[in-house]
Amino acid sequence: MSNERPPWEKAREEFVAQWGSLGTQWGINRTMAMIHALLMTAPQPMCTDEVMEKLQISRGNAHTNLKDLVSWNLIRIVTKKGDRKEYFEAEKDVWKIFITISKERKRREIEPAIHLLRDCAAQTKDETTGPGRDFHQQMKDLDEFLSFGVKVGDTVISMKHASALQWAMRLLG
Amino acid sequence: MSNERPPWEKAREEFVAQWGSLGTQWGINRTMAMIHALLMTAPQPMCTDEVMEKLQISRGNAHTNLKDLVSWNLIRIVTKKGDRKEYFEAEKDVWKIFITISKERKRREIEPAIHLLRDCAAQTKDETTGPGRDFHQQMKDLDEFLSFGVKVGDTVISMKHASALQWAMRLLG
DNA sequence: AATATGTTTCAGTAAATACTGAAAGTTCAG
DNA sequence: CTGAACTTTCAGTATTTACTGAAACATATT
Repeated sequence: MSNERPPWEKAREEFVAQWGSLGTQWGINRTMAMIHALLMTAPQPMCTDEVMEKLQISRGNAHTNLKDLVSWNLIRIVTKKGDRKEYFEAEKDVWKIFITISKERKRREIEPAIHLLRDCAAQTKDETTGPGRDFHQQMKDLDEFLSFGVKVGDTVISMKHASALQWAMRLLG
Repeated sequence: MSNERPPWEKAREEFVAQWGSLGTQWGINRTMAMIHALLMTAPQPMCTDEVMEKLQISRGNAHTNLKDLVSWNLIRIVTKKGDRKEYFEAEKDVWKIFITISKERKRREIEPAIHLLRDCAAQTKDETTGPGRDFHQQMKDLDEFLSFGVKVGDTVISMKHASALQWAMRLLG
């Protein structure tokens, strides 16, 4: 059989492994990052068994992380006619990936923080002097900054890639 | 003694505790996030023993995380004349905090990723057909996107707060 | 209904990360 | 040089997080 492994797969393996390490620095778990890297560079959608095989991980681990990636909207389930298996396919368009991650991070990380800041600001709104007032002000400043950032972010992610690019170019220009 | 605990400290404690939890979601460790929250809301610089006392943590733990925060440039060491102890003070200006975090994240997270992408692209530059070519293109797309993002980011963080605000306002229209 | 083909769950275990506390190191004052 | 005041390190331990593999569950096929 003529199954010499194509040379680009060496680079792909490095990419998958290293992307996994980078992921941990970020706070994403290594396996999840590796699966994402694997699917982003997959010519075809892959099923659970293929992922297990490629990354040498257990079924449970593969399953959990695939489902987590689906919940992050970074990959989607596709089916083939006449085949009961689920196949997984990653979004490959960088702009779409960026928008997806931005939305999820906003929802999971920024919005809870804003809630906390507003709560703490509300609890101290009557402090009018000294450290109490400073604390209140600090909470308001942080809230305002994050909220403004969310607004800007929302505007950017509602733009088409081309418009965003044009806008950014003007800034650099 | 008239040492009733001021009411704003209740809110502060909630802030510190919750900021710690939010930190873990992010990938920062809980103690580090808590110390940062504590110092951001401290009326005065605090020494190691005060941090240990407030958060009920060991000396080693306090020490390690304080030094990590210093290495992130999120807090700085200050000394009082006639006192050999080191005191720690957090940057409180939100814009400066934002710039500091952006720079560190760029250095620790984005730049290594760009390196990896360039390496993988270089390894496959001769692939001109099929999946090998697609892989090469994917690496280039990701590199280009991140590099462009870094450029935009660099421009923004080199701006004064007021200019950045003005620029963002124009975007929001 | 029985079997085949998948997916999901989860108790147990492994691995990674964070924390403690005490000892060693450093610097300064007398 | 000696002791006091403070900082740093690190071996041992605790906690958290991730992973395995097998059993339970679900659904389609005969």
